[in-house]
Amino acid sequence: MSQLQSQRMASMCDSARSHVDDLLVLLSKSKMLNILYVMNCDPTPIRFSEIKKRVNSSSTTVARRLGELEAHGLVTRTAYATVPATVEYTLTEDAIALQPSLESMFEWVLNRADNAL
Amino acid sequence: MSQLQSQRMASMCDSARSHVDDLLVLLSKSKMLNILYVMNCDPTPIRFSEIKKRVNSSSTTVARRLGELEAHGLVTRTAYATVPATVEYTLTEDAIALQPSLESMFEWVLNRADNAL
DNA sequence: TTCTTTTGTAACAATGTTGTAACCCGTTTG
DNA sequence: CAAACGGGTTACAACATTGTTACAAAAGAA
Repeated sequence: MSQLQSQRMASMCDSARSHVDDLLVLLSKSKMLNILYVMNCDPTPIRFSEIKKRVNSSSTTVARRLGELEAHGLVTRTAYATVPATVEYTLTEDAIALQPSLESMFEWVLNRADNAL
Repeated sequence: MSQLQSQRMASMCDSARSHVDDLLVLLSKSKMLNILYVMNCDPTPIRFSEIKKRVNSSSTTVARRLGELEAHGLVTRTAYATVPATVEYTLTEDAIALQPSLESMFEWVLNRADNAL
């Protein structure tokens, strides 16, 4: 974090601080990082059921997380009028801007997991 | 994430997967990213009360988080026999390896917060 | 006609997490 | 003697989150 960023942080007004907190709270929700991880791994559109399978949690939770991500403009939801329904999720450009950070974070996690074996 | 990393992920054994999950769960706990943030901003040892003040939460929670970070080898706790007590926390080398990822993540967060104003 | 599929939502009980208030240590100050 | 400091811990009540179950919709297959 640059000196400037730190100072900006220190002097931030309440509304900006709350936006920062919102985002940190969002990213800290259960399975959120897992979802971003699977969407990062393969940036092509991914279906609801595939996400659910890979992060291994209930559809309630997956739906909630995806809804929150969409509300924050981090994923795009595209529904196709097939039978049965098909819905695809994609990371937005804003979320893709976060990709490098997440990637290196996940590599750190993987390395630590390796060393812990 | 490299092709190799993805494949490694996909073929990971259960124990490695659980270690990864442990770390993601750890990082997702409330105020955890906030604590890492304040410790990242200024890498010199920081006192309990200072962390508590800056992340704005109860001593119960701060103590729990710091305990979890210490248990995972991400922070070092140093107590001095002063009166009243003085305790300092420092990021370990392992945690410092995570620093660049967190920094760029926080910059992304700050930029988004700016744009949301 | 009934079953099956995907993608959810609603209600609810179980579980997990948080903050609050009280209290601990040990030494110095009033 | 009593209060006060920093750095916690404990108990507990309040609150938040999770998974489970039931349900829906639409159309094609059995």
